[in-house]
Amino acid sequence: MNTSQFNAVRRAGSDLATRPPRERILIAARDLFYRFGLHPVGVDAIAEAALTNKMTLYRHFKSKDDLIVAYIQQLADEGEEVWDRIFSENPDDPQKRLDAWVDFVEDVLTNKFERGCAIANAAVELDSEHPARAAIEAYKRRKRKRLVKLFKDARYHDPELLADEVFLLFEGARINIQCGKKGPASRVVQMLRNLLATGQQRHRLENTTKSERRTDRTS
Amino acid sequence: MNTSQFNAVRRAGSDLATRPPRERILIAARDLFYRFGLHPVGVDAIAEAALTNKMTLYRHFKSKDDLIVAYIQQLADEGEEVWDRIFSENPDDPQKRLDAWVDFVEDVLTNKFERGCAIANAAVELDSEHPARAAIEAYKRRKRKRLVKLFKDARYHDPELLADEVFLLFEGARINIQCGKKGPASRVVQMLRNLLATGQQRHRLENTTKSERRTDRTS
DNA sequence: ACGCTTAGTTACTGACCGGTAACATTCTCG
DNA sequence: CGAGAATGTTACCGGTCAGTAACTAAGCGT
Repeated sequence: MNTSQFNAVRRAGSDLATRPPRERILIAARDLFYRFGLHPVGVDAIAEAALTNKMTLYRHFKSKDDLIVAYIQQLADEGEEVWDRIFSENPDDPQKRLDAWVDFVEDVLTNKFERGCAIANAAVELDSEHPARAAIEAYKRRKRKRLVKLFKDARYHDPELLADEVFLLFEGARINIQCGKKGPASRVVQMLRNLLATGQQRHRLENTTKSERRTDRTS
Repeated sequence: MNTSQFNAVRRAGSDLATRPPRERILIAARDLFYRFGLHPVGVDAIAEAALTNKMTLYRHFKSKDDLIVAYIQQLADEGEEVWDRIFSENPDDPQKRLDAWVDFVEDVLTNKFERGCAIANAAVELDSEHPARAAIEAYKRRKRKRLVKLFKDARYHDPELLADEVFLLFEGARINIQCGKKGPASRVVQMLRNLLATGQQRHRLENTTKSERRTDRTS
């Protein structure tokens, strides 16, 4: 991990210098941890990218692991903000909320810096004893609940299953986008809309008479 | 990375000692890299788990990165073997091949040591310049081709899209299984069968009269 | 028994990294 | 201004790790 490549930190509007140190450190950590991973990035590198030094870093975080926990928490909070925005910008219209979420997914997946879900990536690097693990699992559970609510509100059939399906598709796409941009991940949005349409249709069937229902199951 | 925890290496039948060193090293690397990640595992630890020493390791691999490439290649080869087995054990029956693949997925996801796709995990830890990157992308492409062929042979509608969908679901499930076993990943097999049935049905719709259409799948 | 190849042993280097100590500087606010 | 807190600077410790050197021991075909 040489330090010169960190000069190109994507600063939050380049007003980095005016913010308090703890905030600068979290911004730098967010960028470096995501781009290079947890282990390869040293505290010195983060401090430097945060326009400060290691001592100050250790005054705000008692250890690197502690900083990692804060990093995860920061990501989780940002995730929640996205959800809040989706809900608040589309009050009383579940279907529009769903569309907004799919648009968000599209944004994420077409971002050329995308390197997978930062939280999932962190989970790969952290063993099961790490203190950040709790935050990770809590985040995943919250996200799942949000999705389920989305589908339940939109009156889809089996919202839990659909939510999981959509969630896994999204995560699968994110993790795979770094293994060749032209791969399977490139058409996820299309898949999502397919899935949503199918679920919708299934829901509609629910409300019709039984005679119209059939179960065909290959295998 | 302390060394005592490595004594429990899952040996390949415990005949580890009788195999040539290079093979032992790859077996050990496979186990340790997968369980703890690429960065936290040192060459000494691998050598020890392989019942040999660092010098011998460096006679067979010119660097740790070189060993990592071999590790990835080994994983890719094993993946190909699985596909070969699926194809050879179900000659001339595309549908049974698909079922066999879903069974395989189920096996993977219910394995209690599952910690995500080893290759995807490695991709998370390796930057885009790493020599192993080429092997990773090649592997993903081959795997995608295999899946597409599976669906094409089984005469599904839009095999490419379906293959990608199924692939992403699987990968998403693997990456998420380590963030809480009870999460979304637990019902992937069910999702896959859903998806397969839906696709099958869509295909049939293509070739039949409208009156034969059905669209119901209770879960 | 011979020599050649391969494997094991010990010990080392140089770099990096997490974390701390001690001290100097700047900021903030009464 | 002046005092206390927050921040910056330098230097260091101890540990780990990738990689190498030099030498010894073991296998193996002739």
